[in-house]
Amino acid sequence: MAKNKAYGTEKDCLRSMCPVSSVLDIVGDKWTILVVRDMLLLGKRLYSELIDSPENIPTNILADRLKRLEAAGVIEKQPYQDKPVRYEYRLTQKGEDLRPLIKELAVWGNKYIEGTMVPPEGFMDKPYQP
Amino acid sequence: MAKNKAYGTEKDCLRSMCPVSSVLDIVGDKWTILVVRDMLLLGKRLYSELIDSPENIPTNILADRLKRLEAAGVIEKQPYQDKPVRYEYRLTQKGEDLRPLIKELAVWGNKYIEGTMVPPEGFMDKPYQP
DNA sequence: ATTAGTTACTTGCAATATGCAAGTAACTGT
DNA sequence: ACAGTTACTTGCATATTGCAAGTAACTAAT
Repeated sequence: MAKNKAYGTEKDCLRSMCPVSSVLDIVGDKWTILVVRDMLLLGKRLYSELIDSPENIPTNILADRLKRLEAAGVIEKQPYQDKPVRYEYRLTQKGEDLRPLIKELAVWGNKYIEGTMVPPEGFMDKPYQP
Repeated sequence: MAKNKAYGTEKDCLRSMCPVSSVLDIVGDKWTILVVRDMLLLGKRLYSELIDSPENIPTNILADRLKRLEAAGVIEKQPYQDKPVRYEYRLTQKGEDLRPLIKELAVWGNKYIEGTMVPPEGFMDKPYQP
């Protein structure tokens, strides 16, 4: 992992002006969408909640993806306590708008990948309710 | 690149039974969806056509992704001539069904990534017509 | 007051994947 | 015979990932 890498300050440039490839330049890896999934569908906001997924995201990857998502404007980080200062992460509207994409992923997965869990009716559509 | 790697024969296993993560286990990288995009939206079928994208996919990556997509049942490879034997790649129904996902990628990209090209009305919805 | 946790990360380093250039097999055309 | 083309494969440098261990800043127990 690069030491203290700052995202957005340099040329993290797009490969082309195709909207499809441009989105993949932001969320096109095996972990980023899973972080958004947990925030969107399960209402997770804390590092401790996000680290706790069935896919076992490594701690350094989670920290890195939170930084990238913040730099991309998909999430926002805000302190929710002092001593020690701790942050929570929330989806922006930009992040919320990834919902239809995540829903289509789930639809295709349920149709073509045997054994995948089918979410309850309406689960993908509404904001998380505890 | 691994020498002559055979996909599907070993444990290329899923990280969890979540449909979202399972789909990402198949198409969750920066290149795979772009190959499907070109087949779906531009009707490309030949290696020579697929290598010719604005994102400049490396030749070894294209060859690798075609193998993976075939192993995953998203595309099919068939010979279309002898001497020399040459193959064309076609989307299966499983591949065709990635269309809504690719459409959502484009919608989000056009909404949030400045300067991305907006496809003509209906372009994402119909099979390719020359 | 020291010691033992806990949380939210960061760092080091080995393993894996990517990207570029060059090589190759099997042709075609001159 | 020789150059050119196509569809890849191979080698190797670089970048990304994944695991384990380390750390700062606390809290709670002895």
